[in-house]
Amino acid sequence: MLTPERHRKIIERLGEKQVVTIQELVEATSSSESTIRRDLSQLQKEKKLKRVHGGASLLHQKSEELSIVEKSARNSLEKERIANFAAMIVNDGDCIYIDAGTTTHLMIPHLKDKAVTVVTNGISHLEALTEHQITTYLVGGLVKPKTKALVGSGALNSLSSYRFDKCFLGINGIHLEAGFTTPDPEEASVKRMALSLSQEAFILADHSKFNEASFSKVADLHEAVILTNEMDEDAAYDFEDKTEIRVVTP
Amino acid sequence: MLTPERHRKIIERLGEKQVVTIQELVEATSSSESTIRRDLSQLQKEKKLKRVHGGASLLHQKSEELSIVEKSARNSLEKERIANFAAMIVNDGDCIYIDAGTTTHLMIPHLKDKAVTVVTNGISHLEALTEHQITTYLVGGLVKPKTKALVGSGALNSLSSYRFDKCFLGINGIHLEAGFTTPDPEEASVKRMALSLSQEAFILADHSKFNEASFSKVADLHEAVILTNEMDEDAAYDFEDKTEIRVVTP
DNA sequence: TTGAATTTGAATGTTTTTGATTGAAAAATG
DNA sequence: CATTTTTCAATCAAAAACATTCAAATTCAA
Repeated sequence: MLTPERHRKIIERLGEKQVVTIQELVEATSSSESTIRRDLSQLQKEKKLKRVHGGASLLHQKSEELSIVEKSARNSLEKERIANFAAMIVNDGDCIYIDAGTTTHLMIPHLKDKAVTVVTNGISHLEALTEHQITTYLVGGLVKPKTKALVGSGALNSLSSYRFDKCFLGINGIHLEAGFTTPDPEEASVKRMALSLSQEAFILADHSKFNEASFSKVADLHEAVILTNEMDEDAAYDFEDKTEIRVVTP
Repeated sequence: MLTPERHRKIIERLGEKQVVTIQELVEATSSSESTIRRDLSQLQKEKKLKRVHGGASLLHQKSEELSIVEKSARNSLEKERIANFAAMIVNDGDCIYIDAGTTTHLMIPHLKDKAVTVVTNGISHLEALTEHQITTYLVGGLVKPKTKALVGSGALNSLSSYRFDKCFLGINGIHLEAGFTTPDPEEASVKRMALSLSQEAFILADHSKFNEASFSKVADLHEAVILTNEMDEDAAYDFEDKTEIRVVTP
């Protein structure tokens, strides 16, 4: 019996019974104890199982992983407030663009009862959007595996055939000289395009984003309205005549 | 026995059994051990299988956990066979289109070790694709909540900027006069467009699809190759000169 | 038909896998 | 706690599978 076939049988048995003895496997595969031992060692190295005295057992069942959305939103009531605030700006019948990202994701449940049409480049938003029966268009493009965002020329192309009443963008840095910035140039292009297609543009940003700048510029400060939830006096004064800032009132 | 015929037999056996021994193949093809070894080496280079000591195994040994989608289609071993067969047609470096749908979804794990670029309109495919580190482009368009497929003019537009070596489509009906048909006109348009952008087009269809017709025509029979796993004599005869049919198991 | 190119199968020596054996380590038993 | 039994890792020789080479057979093109 060939090695992969034995390995497959071992894993299979484990799947059914949670634990197997070496003796059992010796019979099932009609090979020697030594061979089975070697198999188990190898499979253990591949993280397919755990060896135990006399046999092998399943690895500790994978702990249910929270979605990125739930994870990051959990410790940030702040973001939830901003998202809710942003959703209130949306009118019945609006066609809006929602950027990929965690903060913008939180807007979705609040759009429930508005007859909006949403365009997005965030794949992670889809489940929530369809669940709330929101008419959704996805832009095309290259899938960025890490952030599940759509980027690249395909996305820009796709976007160019839409026009928005409003767009809602996440951002990494808001800086007096640098403007709105984000680390990935590909994502920046998409944001920039969405912004240029919108009548009104909104940036969702918690206080940590102010006076920060990262690699790629999305737009100048005056091109979008900032939605935030906290703002110290001095900072507000600096930004005052450069851009419009709307602060969530608690 | 000619080389391509041997190769076909080897792939075929693998599709059935996950793993084959060299001895087995020597008998089945009545050629020498050396020849079979050479065949296996070549097929391995083409990423059609993996050599193991004593024989060969499928690239994707399915000891790993099945996703929900894969699970739900599991009772249909038939579909799995067809999907595996389809995946073997894909060469290293190909740019392919994978249609939304459950049968086509099952192809994904088998593409694991080929350097393919995938374009798809199936949102449900994304997780599996990114998990297997496959470069993926999503077409844009309206999200069909039920099937999680992307359709509409956005999808057609998006698609039009790509060209494919091969495309793999699911279908609802294969009929002598009606050709390839599917219930939703929107999805039919997308399939048609993908087909027209491909050098070669493949339809994945189990036997239940033959001699059925539904509402929207995708293409004429001669425009694509049918991959199926079962074919009764009479039916095969009818279709013979209208289209090419490749059957998984004889 | 001839000659070159390819494919094939046998022969070679090498590498990998295998199962038995060993004494050490770990569990089970009294 | 000591003893017995089981399981373990390490070692080794035999067997199986391997890559490589080469000559014969086949295919292809001129």
